Amino acid sequence: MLRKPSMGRQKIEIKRIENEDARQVCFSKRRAGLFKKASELCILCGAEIAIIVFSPAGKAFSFGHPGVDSLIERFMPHDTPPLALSNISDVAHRGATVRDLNRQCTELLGQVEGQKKKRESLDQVIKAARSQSWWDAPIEQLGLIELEQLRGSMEDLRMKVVKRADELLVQSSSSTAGSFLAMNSVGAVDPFVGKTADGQRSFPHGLGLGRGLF
Amino acid sequence: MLRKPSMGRQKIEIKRIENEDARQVCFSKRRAGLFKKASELCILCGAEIAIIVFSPAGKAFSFGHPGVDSLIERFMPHDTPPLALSNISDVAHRGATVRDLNRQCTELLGQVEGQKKKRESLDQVIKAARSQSWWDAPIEQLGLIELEQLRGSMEDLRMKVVKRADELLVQSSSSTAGSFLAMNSVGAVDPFVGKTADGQRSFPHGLGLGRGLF
DNA sequence: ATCTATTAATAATA
DNA sequence: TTATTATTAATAGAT
Repeated sequence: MLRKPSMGRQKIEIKRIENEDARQVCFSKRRAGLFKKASELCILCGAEIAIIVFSPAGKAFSFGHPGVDSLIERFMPHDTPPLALSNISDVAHRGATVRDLNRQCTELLGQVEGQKKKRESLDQVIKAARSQSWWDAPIEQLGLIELEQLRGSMEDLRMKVVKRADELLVQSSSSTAGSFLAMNSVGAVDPFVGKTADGQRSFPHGLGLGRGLF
Repeated sequence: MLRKPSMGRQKIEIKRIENEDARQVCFSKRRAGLFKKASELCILCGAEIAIIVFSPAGKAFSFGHPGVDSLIERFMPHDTPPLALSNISDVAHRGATVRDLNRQCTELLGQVEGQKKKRESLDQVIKAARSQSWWDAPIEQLGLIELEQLRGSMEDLRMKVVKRADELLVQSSSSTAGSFLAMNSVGAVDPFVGKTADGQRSFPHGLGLGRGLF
Protein backbone atom coordinates (compact mmCIF):
# COMPACT_ATOMS: atom_id res chain seq x y z
CA MET A 1 0.00 0.00 0.00
CA LEU A 2 1.23 3.36 -0.87
CA ARG A 3 1.07 5.65 2.01
CA LYS A 4 -0.62 8.90 2.04
CA PRO A 5 1.90 11.63 1.82
CA SER A 6 0.66 14.31 4.10
CA MET A 7 2.81 16.94 5.61
CA GLY A 8 0.72 16.47 8.67
CA ARG A 9 0.14 19.31 10.96
CA GLN A 10 2.47 22.20 10.50
CA LYS A 11 3.33 24.88 12.93
CA ILE A 12 1.45 28.05 12.21
CA GLU A 13 1.87 31.60 13.33
CA ILE A 14 -1.02 33.04 15.28
CA LYS A 15 -2.10 35.80 12.96
CA ARG A 16 -5.06 36.40 10.77
CA ILE A 17 -5.52 33.77 8.08
CA GLU A 18 -5.89 35.69 4.87
CA ASN A 19 -7.23 32.93 2.69
CA GLU A 20 -10.95 32.97 3.16
CA ASP A 21 -11.63 29.29 2.74
CA ALA A 22 -8.82 28.27 5.00
CA ARG A 23 -10.09 30.75 7.55
CA GLN A 24 -13.56 29.30 7.45
CA VAL A 25 -12.27 25.77 7.84
CA CYS A 26 -10.06 26.77 10.69
CA PHE A 27 -12.93 28.57 12.34
CA SER A 28 -15.17 25.53 12.24
CA LYS A 29 -12.54 23.20 13.57
CA ARG A 30 -11.35 25.43 16.30
CA ARG A 31 -14.80 26.44 17.39
CA ALA A 32 -15.59 22.77 17.83
CA GLY A 33 -12.36 22.31 19.72
CA LEU A 34 -13.08 25.27 21.94
CA PHE A 35 -16.51 24.00 22.85
CA LYS A 36 -15.16 20.57 23.55
CA LYS A 37 -12.54 22.00 25.87
CA ALA A 38 -15.21 23.97 27.63
CA SER A 39 -17.33 20.90 28.01
CA GLU A 40 -14.47 18.96 29.49
CA LEU A 41 -13.70 21.73 31.92
CA CYS A 42 -17.30 21.71 33.06
CA ILE A 43 -17.32 17.99 33.65
CA LEU A 44 -13.86 17.58 35.11
CA CYS A 45 -13.97 20.49 37.48
CA GLY A 46 -17.62 21.29 37.95
CA ALA A 47 -17.19 24.68 36.34
CA GLU A 48 -20.01 26.58 34.75
CA ILE A 49 -19.26 28.11 31.40
CA ALA A 50 -20.96 30.22 28.80
CA ILE A 51 -19.40 30.99 25.46
CA ILE A 52 -20.65 33.23 22.73
CA VAL A 53 -18.92 33.20 19.37
CA PHE A 54 -19.57 35.41 16.41
CA SER A 55 -18.05 34.13 13.22
CA PRO A 56 -16.33 36.64 10.99
CA ALA A 57 -19.49 36.44 8.91
CA GLY A 58 -21.51 37.57 11.88
CA LYS A 59 -23.15 34.27 12.64
CA ALA A 60 -23.60 33.45 16.28
CA PHE A 61 -22.72 30.25 18.08
CA SER A 62 -22.92 29.51 21.73
CA PHE A 63 -22.07 26.99 24.35
CA GLY A 64 -23.52 26.97 27.81
CA HIS A 65 -23.50 24.79 30.83
CA PRO A 66 -25.83 24.99 32.58
CA GLY A 67 -27.10 27.47 30.01
CA VAL A 68 -25.91 30.62 28.37
CA ASP A 69 -28.74 32.75 29.62
CA SER A 70 -28.56 31.87 33.26
CA LEU A 71 -24.81 32.41 33.34
CA ILE A 72 -25.08 35.74 31.62
CA GLU A 73 -27.71 36.76 34.11
CA ARG A 74 -25.43 35.75 36.89
CA PHE A 75 -22.53 37.59 35.37
CA MET A 76 -24.03 40.86 34.27
CA PRO A 77 -25.84 42.16 37.35
CA HIS A 78 -22.67 41.86 39.31
CA ASP A 79 -21.17 45.28 39.33
CA THR A 80 -17.64 44.60 40.43
CA PRO A 81 -16.53 41.24 39.20
CA PRO A 82 -12.85 40.45 38.86
CA LEU A 83 -13.05 41.04 35.18
CA ALA A 84 -10.27 39.46 33.28
CA LEU A 85 -10.97 40.71 29.86
CA SER A 86 -9.27 40.14 26.63
CA ASN A 87 -6.00 38.41 26.49
CA ILE A 88 -4.81 38.86 23.02
CA SER A 89 -1.31 37.81 23.36
CA ASP A 90 0.56 37.56 26.52
CA VAL A 91 3.50 39.37 25.15
CA ALA A 92 5.71 40.07 28.04
CA HIS A 93 8.14 42.88 27.87
CA ARG A 94 10.36 41.11 30.26
CA GLY A 95 12.78 43.93 30.31
CA ALA A 96 10.31 46.67 31.04
CA THR A 97 10.36 48.33 34.38
CA VAL A 98 7.47 48.43 36.72
CA ARG A 99 7.42 52.17 36.43
CA ASP A 100 7.16 52.06 32.68
CA LEU A 101 4.41 49.55 32.77
CA ASN A 102 2.57 51.52 35.37
CA ARG A 103 2.65 54.56 33.19
CA GLN A 104 1.51 52.59 30.21
CA CYS A 105 -1.36 51.12 32.13
CA THR A 106 -2.45 54.51 33.30
CA GLU A 107 -2.34 55.83 29.80
CA LEU A 108 -4.33 52.95 28.42
CA LEU A 109 -6.85 53.25 31.18
CA GLY A 110 -7.34 56.84 30.17
CA GLN A 111 -8.05 55.75 26.65
CA VAL A 112 -10.51 53.18 27.81
CA GLU A 113 -12.34 55.75 29.87
CA GLY A 114 -12.47 58.18 27.03
CA GLN A 115 -13.77 55.63 24.63
CA LYS A 116 -16.32 54.51 27.12
CA LYS A 117 -17.81 57.98 27.09
CA LYS A 118 -17.88 58.02 23.36
CA ARG A 119 -19.67 54.77 23.28
CA GLU A 120 -22.24 55.97 25.74
CA SER A 121 -22.88 58.90 23.52
CA LEU A 122 -23.38 56.64 20.56
CA ASP A 123 -25.78 54.60 22.59
CA GLN A 124 -27.87 57.68 23.01
CA VAL A 125 -27.74 58.41 19.35
CA ILE A 126 -29.04 54.97 18.68
CA LYS A 127 -31.90 55.55 21.00
CA ALA A 128 -32.67 58.83 19.38
CA ALA A 129 -32.38 57.45 15.92
CA ARG A 130 -34.12 54.21 16.59
CA SER A 131 -37.27 55.57 15.08
CA GLN A 132 -35.97 57.89 12.48
CA SER A 133 -33.05 56.67 10.60
CA TRP A 134 -32.46 56.93 6.98
CA TRP A 135 -28.99 55.96 6.04
CA ASP A 136 -29.92 52.79 4.32
CA ALA A 137 -32.54 54.10 2.01
CA PRO A 138 -32.71 52.37 -1.33
CA ILE A 139 -30.85 55.04 -3.14
CA GLU A 140 -29.93 52.55 -5.77
CA GLN A 141 -33.50 52.61 -6.89
CA LEU A 142 -34.07 56.31 -7.02
CA GLY A 143 -34.39 58.35 -10.15
CA LEU A 144 -33.04 61.75 -10.90
CA ILE A 145 -36.02 63.68 -9.73
CA GLU A 146 -36.14 61.79 -6.50
CA LEU A 147 -32.47 62.37 -6.00
CA GLU A 148 -33.03 66.02 -6.45
CA GLN A 149 -35.64 65.94 -3.74
CA LEU A 150 -33.28 64.03 -1.56
CA ARG A 151 -30.68 66.67 -2.08
CA GLY A 152 -33.08 69.28 -0.88
CA SER A 153 -33.83 67.32 2.24
CA MET A 154 -30.19 66.83 2.97
CA GLU A 155 -29.66 70.50 2.66
CA ASP A 156 -32.35 71.10 5.23
CA LEU A 157 -30.84 68.57 7.53
CA ARG A 158 -27.47 70.14 7.07
CA MET A 159 -28.74 73.45 8.22
CA LYS A 160 -30.22 71.89 11.29
CA VAL A 161 -26.99 70.20 12.12
CA VAL A 162 -24.92 73.27 11.57
CA LYS A 163 -27.20 75.26 13.74
CA ARG A 164 -27.02 72.73 16.49
CA ALA A 165 -23.27 72.53 16.18
CA ASP A 166 -23.01 76.25 16.48
CA GLU A 167 -25.05 76.19 19.63
CA LEU A 168 -22.85 73.60 21.16
CA LEU A 169 -19.66 75.26 20.13
CA VAL A 170 -20.80 78.44 21.75
CA GLN A 171 -21.59 76.91 25.06
CA SER A 172 -18.54 74.73 25.25
CA SER A 173 -15.93 76.78 23.61
CA SER A 174 -13.18 75.73 25.92
CA SER A 175 -13.48 72.01 25.57
CA THR A 176 -12.18 69.76 22.88
CA ALA A 177 -15.07 70.66 20.67
CA GLY A 178 -13.31 72.34 17.86
CA SER A 179 -11.06 69.47 17.14
CA PHE A 180 -13.52 67.08 15.67
CA LEU A 181 -16.42 69.23 14.83
CA ALA A 182 -14.89 71.21 12.11
CA MET A 183 -18.43 71.25 11.03
CA ASN A 184 -18.89 74.84 10.23
CA SER A 185 -20.81 76.35 7.44
CA VAL A 186 -17.83 76.56 5.20
CA GLY A 187 -16.25 73.14 5.40
CA ALA A 188 -13.24 73.70 3.29
CA VAL A 189 -11.40 70.51 4.00
CA ASP A 190 -11.24 68.01 1.20
CA PRO A 191 -14.06 65.56 1.62
CA PHE A 192 -12.86 62.72 -0.46
CA VAL A 193 -9.73 61.84 1.33
CA GLY A 194 -9.52 58.40 2.77
CA LYS A 195 -12.71 57.05 1.37
CA THR A 196 -11.42 55.33 -1.69
CA ALA A 197 -10.72 52.01 -0.11
CA ASP A 198 -13.67 50.28 -1.66
CA GLY A 199 -12.46 50.87 -5.11
CA GLN A 200 -14.96 53.51 -5.96
CA ARG A 201 -13.25 56.31 -7.67
CA SER A 202 -13.67 59.81 -6.50
CA PHE A 203 -16.81 61.54 -7.55
CA PRO A 204 -16.32 65.22 -7.96
CA HIS A 205 -15.91 65.47 -11.64
CA GLY A 206 -15.32 69.07 -11.38
CA LEU A 207 -18.96 69.78 -11.01
CA GLY A 208 -20.31 73.01 -9.78
CA LEU A 209 -19.51 72.95 -6.15
CA GLY A 210 -21.41 76.06 -5.50
CA ARG A 211 -22.64 75.37 -2.05
CA GLY A 212 -22.64 71.75 -1.27
CA LEU A 213 -23.34 70.04 1.94
CA PHE A 214 -21.84 72.04 4.67
CA MET B 1 22.28 14.22 35.70
CA LEU B 2 19.85 11.58 36.49
CA ARG B 3 16.78 11.72 34.46
CA LYS B 4 13.52 12.40 35.95
CA PRO B 5 11.28 9.77 34.58
CA SER B 6 7.81 11.04 34.98
CA MET B 7 4.93 9.08 33.73
CA GLY B 8 4.17 12.03 31.58
CA ARG B 9 0.66 12.80 30.67
CA GLN B 10 -1.75 10.02 31.24
CA LYS B 11 -5.02 9.51 29.58
CA ILE B 12 -7.86 10.53 31.79
CA GLU B 13 -11.52 9.86 31.67
CA ILE B 14 -13.73 12.90 31.32
CA LYS B 15 -15.60 12.76 34.56
CA ARG B 16 -15.62 14.82 37.69
CA ILE B 17 -12.29 14.90 39.47
CA GLU B 18 -13.06 14.03 43.05
CA ASN B 19 -9.83 15.12 44.65
CA GLU B 20 -10.29 18.76 45.44
CA ASP B 21 -6.73 19.91 44.99
CA ALA B 22 -6.31 18.08 41.75
CA ARG B 23 -9.56 19.56 40.59
CA GLN B 24 -8.44 23.07 41.39
CA VAL B 25 -5.15 22.59 39.60
CA CYS B 26 -6.86 21.16 36.60
CA PHE B 27 -9.30 24.02 36.57
CA SER B 28 -6.57 26.62 36.51
CA LYS B 29 -4.62 24.90 33.79
CA ARG B 30 -7.54 24.22 31.57
CA ARG B 31 -9.10 27.61 32.05
CA ALA B 32 -5.90 29.16 30.82
CA GLY B 33 -5.86 26.76 27.93
CA LEU B 34 -9.44 27.59 27.06
CA PHE B 35 -8.81 31.31 27.01
CA LYS B 36 -5.73 30.84 24.93
CA LYS B 37 -7.65 28.81 22.40
CA ALA B 38 -10.30 31.49 22.28
CA SER B 39 -7.69 34.14 21.76
CA GLU B 40 -6.16 32.22 18.91
CA LEU B 41 -9.53 31.73 17.30
CA CYS B 42 -10.14 35.45 17.47
CA ILE B 43 -6.86 36.28 15.86
CA LEU B 44 -6.71 33.53 13.30
CA CYS B 45 -10.26 33.82 12.05
CA GLY B 46 -11.41 37.25 13.08
CA ALA B 47 -14.03 35.78 15.35
CA GLU B 48 -15.49 37.63 18.28
CA ILE B 49 -15.76 35.67 21.46
CA ALA B 50 -17.01 36.12 24.97
CA ILE B 51 -16.49 33.53 27.67
CA ILE B 52 -17.77 33.50 31.18
CA VAL B 53 -16.48 30.91 33.60
CA PHE B 54 -17.58 30.26 37.12
CA SER B 55 -15.18 28.13 39.08
CA PRO B 56 -16.61 25.43 41.27
CA ALA B 57 -15.91 27.82 44.11
CA GLY B 58 -18.14 30.39 42.49
CA LYS B 59 -15.43 32.72 41.37
CA ALA B 60 -15.98 34.42 38.03
CA PHE B 61 -13.56 34.66 35.16
CA SER B 62 -14.10 36.04 31.73
CA PHE B 63 -12.57 36.43 28.36
CA GLY B 64 -13.80 38.82 25.75
CA HIS B 65 -12.66 40.05 22.41
CA PRO B 66 -14.02 42.57 22.02
CA GLY B 67 -15.47 43.18 25.46
CA VAL B 68 -17.69 40.64 27.07
CA ASP B 69 -20.47 43.12 27.48
CA SER B 70 -20.86 44.11 23.89
CA LEU B 71 -20.96 40.53 22.76
CA ILE B 72 -23.52 39.57 25.33
CA GLU B 73 -25.52 42.56 24.30
CA ARG B 74 -25.32 41.52 20.72
CA PHE B 75 -26.21 37.98 21.55
CA MET B 76 -29.31 38.81 23.48
CA PRO B 77 -30.92 42.12 22.58
CA HIS B 78 -31.66 42.53 26.20
CA ASP B 79 -32.82 45.98 27.09
CA THR B 80 -29.91 46.89 29.22
CA PRO B 81 -28.98 50.44 30.09
CA PRO B 82 -26.40 52.12 27.86
CA LEU B 83 -23.62 51.99 30.37
CA ALA B 84 -22.98 48.50 31.46
CA LEU B 85 -19.35 48.88 30.70
CA SER B 86 -16.74 46.78 32.29
CA ASN B 87 -14.27 48.45 34.50
CA ILE B 88 -10.74 47.66 35.25
CA SER B 89 -10.27 50.50 37.57
CA ASP B 90 -7.89 48.59 39.73
CA VAL B 91 -4.74 49.61 38.06
CA ALA B 92 -3.84 50.05 41.63
CA HIS B 93 -0.44 48.62 42.02
CA ARG B 94 -0.26 46.73 45.22
CA GLY B 95 3.17 45.32 44.90
CA ALA B 96 2.43 44.48 41.34
CA THR B 97 4.91 42.43 39.48
CA VAL B 98 6.06 43.10 35.97
CA ARG B 99 4.12 40.10 34.91
CA ASP B 100 0.95 41.35 36.47
CA LEU B 101 1.35 44.73 34.90
CA ASN B 102 2.00 43.16 31.57
CA ARG B 103 -1.23 41.34 31.86
CA GLN B 104 -3.00 44.53 32.81
CA CYS B 105 -1.61 46.29 29.80
CA THR B 106 -2.61 43.50 27.54
CA GLU B 107 -6.11 43.60 28.88
CA LEU B 108 -6.34 47.32 28.50
CA LEU B 109 -5.08 47.14 24.97
CA GLY B 110 -7.70 44.60 24.27
CA GLN B 111 -10.29 46.93 25.68
CA VAL B 112 -9.14 49.81 23.57
CA GLU B 113 -9.38 47.61 20.55
CA GLY B 114 -12.68 46.27 21.63
CA GLN B 115 -14.13 49.70 22.21
CA LYS B 116 -13.14 50.68 18.75
CA LYS B 117 -15.08 47.78 17.34
CA LYS B 118 -17.94 48.62 19.61
CA ARG B 119 -18.18 52.01 18.06
CA GLU B 120 -18.12 50.50 14.63
CA SER B 121 -20.79 48.13 15.66
CA LEU B 122 -22.95 50.92 16.96
CA ASP B 123 -22.32 52.78 13.80
CA GLN B 124 -23.77 49.85 11.93
CA VAL B 125 -26.79 49.83 14.17
CA ILE B 126 -27.41 53.46 13.56
CA LYS B 127 -27.22 52.95 9.87
CA ALA B 128 -29.44 49.94 10.08
CA ALA B 129 -32.16 51.63 12.01
CA ARG B 130 -35.08 52.52 9.88
CA SER B 131 -38.23 54.54 9.99
CA GLN B 132 -40.47 56.82 8.18
CA SER B 133 -39.52 60.28 9.19
CA TRP B 134 -36.10 60.98 7.97
CA TRP B 135 -35.38 64.56 8.30
CA ASP B 136 -36.88 65.24 11.65
CA ALA B 137 -34.33 63.59 13.81
CA PRO B 138 -34.05 65.09 17.26
CA ILE B 139 -30.99 67.02 16.45
CA GLU B 140 -31.81 69.48 19.15
CA GLN B 141 -30.94 66.81 21.67
CA LEU B 142 -27.65 65.71 20.25
CA GLY B 143 -24.25 66.50 21.60
CA LEU B 144 -21.04 67.09 19.78
CA ILE B 145 -20.01 63.51 19.54
CA GLU B 146 -23.38 62.51 18.27
CA LEU B 147 -23.21 65.24 15.71
CA GLU B 148 -19.91 63.97 14.56
CA GLN B 149 -21.43 60.57 14.15
CA LEU B 150 -24.26 62.10 12.23
CA ARG B 151 -21.81 63.89 10.06
CA GLY B 152 -20.15 60.63 9.17
CA SER B 153 -23.43 59.05 8.24
CA MET B 154 -24.37 62.01 6.15
CA GLU B 155 -21.11 61.73 4.38
CA ASP B 156 -21.82 58.13 3.56
CA LEU B 157 -25.27 59.01 2.37
CA ARG B 158 -23.90 61.77 0.26
CA MET B 159 -21.51 59.41 -1.42
CA LYS B 160 -24.30 57.01 -2.14
CA VAL B 161 -26.33 59.74 -3.69
CA VAL B 162 -23.50 61.04 -5.77
CA LYS B 163 -22.69 57.57 -6.94
CA ARG B 164 -26.28 56.96 -7.90
CA ALA B 165 -26.41 60.23 -9.72
CA ASP B 166 -23.28 59.26 -11.53
CA GLU B 167 -24.87 56.08 -12.69
CA LEU B 168 -27.90 57.86 -13.92
CA LEU B 169 -25.87 60.44 -15.71
CA VAL B 170 -24.04 57.79 -17.58
CA GLN B 171 -27.15 56.30 -18.98
CA SER B 172 -28.96 59.53 -19.58
CA SER B 173 -27.38 62.89 -19.99
CA SER B 174 -30.03 64.74 -18.18
CA SER B 175 -29.54 68.40 -17.69
CA THR B 176 -31.01 68.61 -14.25
CA ALA B 177 -28.04 66.80 -12.99
CA GLY B 178 -25.72 69.57 -12.14
CA SER B 179 -27.98 71.01 -9.56
CA PHE B 180 -27.79 68.27 -7.03
CA LEU B 181 -24.38 67.04 -7.84
CA ALA B 182 -23.27 70.24 -6.33
CA MET B 183 -23.30 68.40 -3.09
CA ASN B 184 -20.07 68.86 -1.37
CA SER B 185 -18.78 67.20 1.68
CA VAL B 186 -18.92 68.13 5.22
CA GLY B 187 -15.22 68.28 5.37
CA ALA B 188 -14.31 67.46 8.88
CA VAL B 189 -11.37 65.44 9.95
CA ASP B 190 -12.70 62.07 10.83
CA PRO B 191 -11.74 61.01 14.32
CA PHE B 192 -13.41 57.68 13.84
CA VAL B 193 -10.71 56.02 11.89
CA GLY B 194 -10.33 52.39 11.23
CA LYS B 195 -13.29 51.52 9.10
CA THR B 196 -13.26 47.84 8.45
CA ALA B 197 -11.43 47.28 5.26
CA ASP B 198 -13.16 44.10 4.44
CA GLY B 199 -16.72 44.04 3.33
CA GLN B 200 -19.18 45.46 5.74
CA ARG B 201 -21.42 42.83 7.10
CA SER B 202 -25.03 43.34 6.43
CA PHE B 203 -27.26 43.07 9.41
CA PRO B 204 -30.24 40.85 8.98
CA HIS B 205 -32.69 43.63 9.05
CA GLY B 206 -35.42 43.97 6.59
CA LEU B 207 -35.01 47.49 5.57
CA GLY B 208 -38.26 48.10 3.94
CA LEU B 209 -38.10 51.74 3.21
CA GLY B 210 -40.32 52.25 0.32
CA ARG B 211 -39.43 54.66 -2.33
CA GLY B 212 -41.76 57.57 -2.19
CA LEU B 213 -40.30 58.77 1.02
CA PHE B 214 -39.67 62.32 0.32
C1' DA C 1 5.67 27.06 39.29
C1' DT C 2 8.37 23.78 36.28
C1' DC C 3 9.38 19.62 33.93
C1' DT C 4 8.45 15.68 30.48
C1' DA C 5 6.09 11.80 28.65
C1' DT C 6 2.05 11.34 26.68
C1' DT C 7 -2.32 12.31 24.91
C1' DA C 8 -5.21 15.51 22.30
C1' DA C 9 -5.83 18.93 18.87
C1' DT C 10 -5.34 20.19 14.42
C1' DA C 11 -2.94 21.87 9.57
C1' DA C 12 -2.56 19.97 5.39
C1' DT C 13 -4.69 17.14 2.34
C1' DA C 14 -8.17 14.55 -0.25
C1' DT D 1 -18.63 19.19 5.55
C1' DT D 2 -16.06 14.76 6.81
C1' DA D 3 -11.89 11.78 7.00
C1' DT D 4 -6.96 10.84 7.38
C1' DT D 5 -2.58 11.40 9.37
C1' DA D 6 1.78 13.64 10.44
C1' DT D 7 2.87 16.98 13.50
C1' DT D 8 2.45 20.40 16.96
C1' DA D 9 0.24 21.86 21.26
C1' DA D 10 -1.82 20.90 25.62
C1' DT D 11 -1.50 18.89 29.81
C1' DA D 12 -1.43 14.81 33.80
C1' DG D 13 1.49 13.56 37.03
C1' DA D 14 5.39 14.43 39.63
C1' DT D 15 8.76 17.83 41.61
